[in-house]
Amino acid sequence: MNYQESFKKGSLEMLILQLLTEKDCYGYELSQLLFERTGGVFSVPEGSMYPALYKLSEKGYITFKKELVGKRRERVYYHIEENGRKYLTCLLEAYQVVTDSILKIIGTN
Amino acid sequence: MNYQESFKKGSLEMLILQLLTEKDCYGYELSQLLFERTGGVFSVPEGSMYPALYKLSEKGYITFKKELVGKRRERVYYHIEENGRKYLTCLLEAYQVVTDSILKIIGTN
DNA sequence: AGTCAATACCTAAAAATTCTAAATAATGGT
DNA sequence: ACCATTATTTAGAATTTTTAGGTATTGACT
Repeated sequence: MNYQESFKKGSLEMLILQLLTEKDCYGYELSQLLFERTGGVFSVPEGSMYPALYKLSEKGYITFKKELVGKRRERVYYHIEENGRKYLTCLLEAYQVVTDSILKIIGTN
Repeated sequence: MNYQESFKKGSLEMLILQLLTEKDCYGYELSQLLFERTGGVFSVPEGSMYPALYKLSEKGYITFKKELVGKRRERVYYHIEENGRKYLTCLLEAYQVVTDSILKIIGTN
């Protein structure tokens, strides 16, 4: 099993929102970006990515518009809303608090 | 809701094992230690702590011995085994890898 | 024109972790 | 005697993520 998996839990929303502050992206693209930028550490399967996007969408943090690629194929581009930016700020702060707390236990090494 | 909660997921085992490298502890004590050292950020309820300890125990990473407090009351002291120390080392390394990866996405700020 | 890897999305069900909420009971201070 | 705190246990719910399958299109190569 992979020891890293457990530590990734709970961070997907934050990572998605952060990437969307750079530019509008579609789901497949977000998975690729995460994979590339983390050197393969985060390889988020579609079964994780899409439901996460639907959830952010339902909460109103992101919106989407569909665009055609070629003649029939659709891409769903997601866009972060002001709402989502505020939420992201909260998440980033919370992430700092938690990782700082963990460091207090495990030390710096 | 609490934005911090999601980021704590997956770190409990590591934190428990790290505390047990300092000294043998019982469950209730571990919850208190976590609460105190993190300034209340980690307030792990018993329903989380005890099952986590049982799981580490089943895997052989920790062992326990029961001690009497007063005449009838039992405390279950947990002790980290060599096994568990190796596992902890893996967890600490994996934690570093994941948090480094997250930093690559969200930046240092 | 045909093949096929890569692209792109969707979803149900399972797995895993943690929390909620309850129960039980002993200790120790007032 | 009372009662807050200590201490453990466990069932069931909630949440997140993965597994594992599906559908279908595009574009490069032959």
